[in-house]
Order: sequence, then structure tokens, then C-alpha cells
Amino acid sequence: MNQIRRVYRRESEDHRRSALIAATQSLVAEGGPAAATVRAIAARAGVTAGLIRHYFHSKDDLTRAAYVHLMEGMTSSGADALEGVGALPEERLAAFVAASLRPPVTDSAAVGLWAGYIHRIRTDPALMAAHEAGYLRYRDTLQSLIAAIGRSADADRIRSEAIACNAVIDGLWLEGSILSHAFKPDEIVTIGLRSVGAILGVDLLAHASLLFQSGKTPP
Amino acid sequence: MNQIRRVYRRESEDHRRSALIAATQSLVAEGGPAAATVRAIAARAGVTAGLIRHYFHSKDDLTRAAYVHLMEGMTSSGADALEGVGALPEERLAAFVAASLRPPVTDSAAVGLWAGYIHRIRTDPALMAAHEAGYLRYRDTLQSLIAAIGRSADADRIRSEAIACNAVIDGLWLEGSILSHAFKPDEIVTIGLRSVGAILGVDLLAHASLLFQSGKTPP
DNA sequence: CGGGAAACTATACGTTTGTAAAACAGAAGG
DNA sequence: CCTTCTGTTTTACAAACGTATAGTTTCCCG
Repeated sequence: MNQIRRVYRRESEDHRRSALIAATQSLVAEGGPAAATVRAIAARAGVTAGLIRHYFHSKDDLTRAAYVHLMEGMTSSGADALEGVGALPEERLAAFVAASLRPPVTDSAAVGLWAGYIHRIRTDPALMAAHEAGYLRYRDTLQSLIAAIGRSADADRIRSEAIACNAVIDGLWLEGSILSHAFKPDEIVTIGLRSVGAILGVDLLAHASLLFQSGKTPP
Repeated sequence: MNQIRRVYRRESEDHRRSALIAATQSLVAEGGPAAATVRAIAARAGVTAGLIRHYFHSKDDLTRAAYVHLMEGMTSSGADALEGVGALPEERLAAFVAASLRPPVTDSAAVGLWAGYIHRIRTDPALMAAHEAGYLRYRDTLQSLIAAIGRSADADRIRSEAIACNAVIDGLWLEGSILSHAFKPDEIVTIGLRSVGAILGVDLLAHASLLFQSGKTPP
């Protein structure tokens, strides 16, 4: 009749915290915020529910940490795409745009995860700050890439263009993720490159031949 | 000791259903999906919780209806902006874009409401269908406006442009709503008009003088 | 190898949730 | 005026939630 007590191993604080954060993220991505209960999070992280409050002050605290972690991951994955890309500014910008419009960035679960936090951004100052920092970091990267193209344009104009390019990427990211079946393969990437190019007045598709599987640039 | 029983009036089915849907929407917009409990919804609609299940099969059923209603409202409010606008195609397109990037469409609570349903779109076929229908309806309106400009462009090209314009509007709508303080007044509208114009190769800002309070077109 | 700190589990508690079904009351018809 | 119908309220309940705390085990250090 007596329950056997669960065997366990002691782990480092880092290990436990990141396991709990990862569990929270995957649950929110799959089933929305409602699915991320303390018990479900603990089960997925391989611990029992009580441990959560040993590492986080409250469940709110854990979800907050999970969002900050998400933001850091999304912005850094954009920078990763720039590694090993040719030095030509147009090529680098094209690679950055394409990376943002393909898996794993463009992905239904990623949108679900991101959307699950939207409401809390508006009410929680810490999340608002994390969101703003992440957004601006991404936009700054974009702005640097745009400036590197070296057209004659003043700073205000470039800022405005960066906002616009960021917006078109965001919008394509959204619908491309949610309604992925409504688009042909790489259609979202092609449209993104053409639109960003149109906004900036450069032909990005001409510098994107390496970004498509077929090796051929779409029309 | 005896509780006095609540006095009430009988109302039509339409009245009750729309009141419950409106209550659900405002609660989700303010406090996220978690705030929209059956008791809170009922209180805001001026009834008691039990009545919800007299008009809806379950709470899921109610939130589903609320999302469908939201989608219908968002797409139709875009069409409303076209009423009474001059016949010039560029003017009509500019008015449509500007209306989508201003309150009440661009608004923090509206984004919160929309985001609150994102996760369920992915899992619930009925919501997926409603989302797709709403998105395509909006995009079709956009596509008609683009086609009316009358440049020489084939159907595929116009479809692709409509997707891109829709994306830039979506993206600006998102960040303009969430981070409204990070932009100057009408900056989002100006950027939207310029970007859509750049994608299509027309100057929308030249046809937008009536859309700004100052009466002057921004640079 | 033994003791103690603390990582971890287990259990319990009070709230709140969605749902169900019974009880009541307002409106309409005879 | 009485009856019937049904919109509405009320009460009840089991499940699930976040939190608190006491108990147990692991592992490091002397």
C-alpha cells in the first residue's frame, strides 16, 4: 500500500532552471498558456511540482523567465544566420531575411509560444522591457545591414526603412507560420526578399541564388 | 439569512448571445484568455454564470463564437474605410492602409484579443477555417485595390504583392499596437503608406494628404 | 565513514474553475 | 385568473489549480 518514493538525482541550479524554462516553453507552444500548469511543467522537466518554487519565487516568475529566454533566443538566431555568409552587403541582408522566414523561426509552434505571452507584455513591466529590448535589437541588426548597402540615405530614412522591413518580416513570419499550407514552398521567402528589396530600392533576389534549394532564383 | 433572489428581465436570444460574446472579447482583451472565466463573462454581460450554458453548448463554444465574431469585425472595418472615399484608386488604397494602422484597429487591447486566440487556431479546425477566411477576405480586398491601380502586372504578381502588403500592414499593426510609445504620431501610418507604395511602385503619400490631421503630407 | 546542509519529494489546503441539474419567476395564451 | 412554457437564477460538485510546508534523500565535506 505504501507508495515507493521517487528516486532522484541532485542537479545544478543552471540545469534545473533551464529544464523548467524549456518545459514551460514547449507546453505553451503546444497547448497555449493554459497548458503550462505547474504540474505539467514539472512532469516534463522530470521533477515534481514542489521543486518549481524552490527555484522560482512563483509560477509567474517562471513564465517571466521563460519569456525573457524566448526573446533572447529569437534575436540571437537571426545573428547566427550571418555567420559564414559572403561579405557582400546585399548577400548578408538576403541571408538574414531568408533565415527569419524559414524554420525553425517560421514555425507554427513558435508563433503559438510568442502569442501566449503577448497579453502579459502589456501588463508586466519586466516583460514589456524584455520585449522592447528584443525588438530593438533585432531591428538594429536589420538597420546595420541596410546601412551597409551604402545607398545615399540619411539616418532618419534608414530608421524608417528598418521599421518597415521589420514589419514585413514580422507579417510574413506570422501568416507563413499559421497558414503554412496556403503558400508554396519558399514562396514566403521569395516575397520577403522582393518586398524588402522594393522598400530599399535594391534587388535582393539577385543576391539570393545560394539561399534556395533548387539553386535557381525564383521569378 | 435568506438571500434575495436576483431580479431579471427576459431578453431575446440575439441580445444575450451578443452580450456574452462582447463580454468575452473585452475580458480577453483586458486580461488575456485566463481572465475570461464563465463567472467573469456572465457578470460583465449582466447575467449569472448558469445562463451561458443555456445559449452555448460549452465555454469552448462561446469562445469559438467570440473569435468568429472578432474576425468578421476586423475584416469588415477595413471595408468601412472605403466608404465615401474618392474614386481615385491610389486614394482608396491609401485610405484602406491608413485605416488599418490607426485606432481602433491598431490598439493594444485588440492585439491582446487577437493573440489570445492564436493558439486555438492551430488546434481547432473551426477556428482555423474562420481565420483563413478572414485573412483571405482582407487580402482579397487589398488585391482588388491593388489591381485597380492599373499598372501592367499579371495575376501572379498581384497576388504576391497583396501578400507582401498584407504582411507589412500586419507587422506594423503589431508593433505599432504593442510598442505604441516607441513611435511618433502617425509615424506608423506614414511608414505603411511608403512601404506599400514602394512594393507596388506607386507614390501613395502623394494621395494621402487628406489622411493626416495636419493636412500636410509627411516627408 | 558519519553528520549536516539543502535539493528534492510528498502531502495537504484553500480557491477557483467548468459543468450539471434543480428551483424559481416572468411572460404569454386560454 | 390560472396554467404552461422556458429564460434565468441558484445551488452543488468534482476536478484542477497555485501555494505552503513538512518530511525524506542525496551528496559533499571534514
